Amino acid sequence: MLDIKIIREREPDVRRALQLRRSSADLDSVIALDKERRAALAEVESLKNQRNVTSKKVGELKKAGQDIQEIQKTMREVGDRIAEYDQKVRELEEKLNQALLRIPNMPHASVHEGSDAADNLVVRTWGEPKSFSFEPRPHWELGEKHRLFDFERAVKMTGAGFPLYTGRGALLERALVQFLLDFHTREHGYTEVSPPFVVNAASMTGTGQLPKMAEDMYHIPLDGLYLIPTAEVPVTNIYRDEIIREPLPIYLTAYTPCFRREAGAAGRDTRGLIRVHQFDKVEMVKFVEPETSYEELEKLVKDAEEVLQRLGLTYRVLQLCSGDMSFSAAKCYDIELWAPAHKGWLEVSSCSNFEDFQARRAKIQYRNKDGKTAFVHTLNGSGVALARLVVAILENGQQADGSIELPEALWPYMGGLKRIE
RNA sequence: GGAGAGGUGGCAGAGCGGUUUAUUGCACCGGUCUUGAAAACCGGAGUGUCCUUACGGGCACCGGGGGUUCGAAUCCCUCCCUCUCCGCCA
Repeated sequence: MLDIKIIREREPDVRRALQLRRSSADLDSVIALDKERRAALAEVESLKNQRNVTSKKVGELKKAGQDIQEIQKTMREVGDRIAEYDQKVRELEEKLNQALLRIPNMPHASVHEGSDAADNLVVRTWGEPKSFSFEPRPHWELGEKHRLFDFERAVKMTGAGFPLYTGRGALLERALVQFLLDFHTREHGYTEVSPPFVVNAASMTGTGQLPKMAEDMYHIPLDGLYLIPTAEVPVTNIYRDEIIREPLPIYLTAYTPCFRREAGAAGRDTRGLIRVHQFDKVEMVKFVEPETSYEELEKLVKDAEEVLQRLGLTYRVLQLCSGDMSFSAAKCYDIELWAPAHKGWLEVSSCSNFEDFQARRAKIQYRNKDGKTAFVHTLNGSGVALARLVVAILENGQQADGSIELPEALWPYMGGLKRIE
């Protein structure tokens, strides 16, 4: 969330940021509630001061054997007024907090203005869309031919959008996870973690999924838990409510499945693996000092890109415009893979700098050079998302005879298998 | 799931209704001493929030929430978590 002080002191900047984001968030309420809250707070605190001072005196008078009945009576009334005002402050605080949690982050100065995905900029492209001497077949046909997954039976056991990988398909999935984790830990200096796949509401609020995205998540009301939509949630929350002791930056990487209800996307890309309710992902998360966070963002994108280079896949990097960025991000790049049969680009990574937006929500601090506590900057990026990565590998690797050539980097992870035929 | 014990500042560990602005030790920072360091001694130090141009001051914080009281770390209720034992189990 934004610092209420920034909203107080730089209201025009915040309004401009909301406008850039095409956000209709209610800033007026925030400002009004803040004013009311401070007025009530001043009132109740002066009453409490009176109580503290008097109570101390009561102790002394009592010890001296003096009559304190009259004072007690007065102070009982003061106590009632305190209770009244305390209640009022609590209510205002709660309302303010709820309103504040719905104000999105401010875009960084380097983010260009735009309304939606159509305004995103292609920053660079690596490789070229592959040309085929035959009509490339879509990944679901290739998968069916080689029995890499079984969507029909998955529907029977769970429902649409929950893939069942079989045989070499399952092996490919596992190989990719291991390849990605090895790559980031060995070559990019990340430390591997393996977190819980369900988290509580406080964690979801800390990273910004709640309250806004509640309908997009799988919820277990009996235990008050949520299935994670990304490893970003548990991994970022590792340091929630802490002053980090170890030196920054901290680089973490994690494999987790990701669960998404895709509530607003019913009917889109329903075929195959392109939009599913459960997919695997290897995520990268960074905790850094504020001064370095934009350098770190560039490095993060490169880390994700290198994976795709090693796999020999064609991709492009987009810089998102102000209106297309996620709620918590100050700046964001997407990476998209070319899928020949899909005849389009598939998003497999999103790399964001949240600055102190998540850290403030989740209270993740460190000690700066002056020894003062300050909020860290958090970043994360997919490194990368599977399912769509599998789509690209299958569609790009297919040969005229229907076999599929696998990227060389995967051979050791596939038990030496170089080609699916 | 059953029974018991316990959650206090970076750590250890007192306090169980009113000079507690939370005792003390370790760790930390500054100073004295020393060629330098250690030891010793002296001093300092938490987090958040509100008021103030500033100096400074107020309020809150002893797992979370609520209650009793003029006054709660301390008493009561409730929830969460940790540990020990028993049961069940991959």
